[in-house]
This record gives sequence, structure tokens and C-alpha cells, in this order.
Amino acid sequence: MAVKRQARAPVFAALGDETRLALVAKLCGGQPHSISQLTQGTKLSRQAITKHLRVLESVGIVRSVRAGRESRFKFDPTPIGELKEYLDFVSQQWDQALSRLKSFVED
Amino acid sequence: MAVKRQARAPVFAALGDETRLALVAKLCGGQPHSISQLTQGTKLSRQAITKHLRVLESVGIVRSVRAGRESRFKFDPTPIGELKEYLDFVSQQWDQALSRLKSFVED
DNA sequence: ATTTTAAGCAACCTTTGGGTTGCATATTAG
DNA sequence: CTAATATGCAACCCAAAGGTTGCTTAAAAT
Repeated sequence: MAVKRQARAPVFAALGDETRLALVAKLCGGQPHSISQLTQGTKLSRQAITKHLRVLESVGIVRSVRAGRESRFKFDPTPIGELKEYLDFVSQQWDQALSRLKSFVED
Repeated sequence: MAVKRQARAPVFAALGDETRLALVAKLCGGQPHSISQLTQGTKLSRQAITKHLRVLESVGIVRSVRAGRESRFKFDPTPIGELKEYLDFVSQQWDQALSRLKSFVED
């Protein structure tokens, strides 16, 4: 099955938060960032940001690598690509339904 | 601003639940369904399904029309189209970052 | 060697989410 | 008219989410 609904929900859920969307926006720019860097400019505590990063990491949107005393987070596009596939599938289902309706009316 | 991050989070959050993804899957097939119909085949109570439908409705993924004693829910593709735009934007940012990195290495 | 700086861990708190049950109300069917 | 069907509303429960603070450990800087 190319498009399985199974296990897509957690990825959507991970993106269902303003703070995490902001983190994704920062990280998809290409440059890895440490937790402290990602906390700067935020009104949240370092630990709050850490929790959000772990949520993103748990669904694969982000990967962390420890480098010395800091852990660097970098973006991974794979899960988001899968979400796009899924949304395309949904849109497609809808479009096909419209076509069927149209051809029915034209009969 | 074509792609605003603002207010996208609630739509992602609405899709961040297996039950709601199943409802979307059923409704994007084109045919409207009543609450009772949508409850059938589920292990949940009618009220639970109702709550999920209201969540989907609150972000515009679904619209309800009262017809007699039943309220029919139908799919609306608009918010999902916007999510696709947003995800495309994120992917694009990432790809551009990769290109920049590549051209830098080639120097 | 000492002091910063970066993180991890854990306890705790408060709000939100997902679900249930019970009861009231409005249509439709007999 | 009466019974059955389809919802709506509200109270209540419990678990999970988002956030904070305090303390510890590990690296880097002086």
C-alpha cells in the first residue's frame, strides 16, 4: 500500500503546534542549530523547546547529533514528503468523486 | 503573504488523530454522511464522533448541513490544499538550502 | 583549577483532549 | 398520537500536553 493512513496521525500531530512549526521553519533553512540557539528569540524556557524538539524527533522530522557539549538538530524532509503524498491522495480521491458526479449529471 | 505559518497549526492538529483521519478518508470520497452513518463501524460512541467532526469543522476541513433530523457532513478540500502549499514551501526551502550548499562546495 | 555554558533528568502543575453517560429535543415512521 | 431515530447539551473522568523550576553532569573557556 503506497499511501497508508496508519501512523500518519503522529506526524500531523507533531506539526499541530505553533512553536514546533516555528522550529521547523528555522531548521528547514538548512543550517543545524543547537537547543540554545533555537531557544533564543522565544518566550519559552530551554526545557520547553527541548520537549518540542523531542516530539519532532520522535516522528523523524528532525534528527539530533551530539557535538561536544551541544546537540545539533537538523531537518529531515522524509516524513513531510510522506505527508504531502497522503494529502495528494486525499485531494485525488475528492477530485475523482467530483468527476464521477459530473459524468453522472451529464448522462 | 502566500504562505503564512499563522493558523496552520490547528489544521495540522485536526489531522493529528487516527479517528479524524478515518473520518476524512470516508468523507473525501465525495458522499456526505450523517453522524450516525459515520459512527457505524467505529468502536466509539456517537458523541465521541460528533466531537471529532466538530474539530474538523472548526478548521474548515468539513462542513455540516442540517437536513431534517440529521446533519450531513461533507468534505471541503480548501484547508488541505493550503496545507499542501505550506508543505511544498517547507520542502522548497530545504531544497534551496541543499542547492546553496552544493554550489558552495563546488567553488 | 575554576567558572561558564549546554544539556539532561525529574518532579510538579494546569489546561486541553478524547471518551463516556444521562437526559432533553426534534423529526420521521407506523 | 405514539414510538423510534438522530442529534444536541452538559457534567464528569482520566490521561496526555505544554510549561516551569531545581539540580546534576559534561565540555569549553579563562
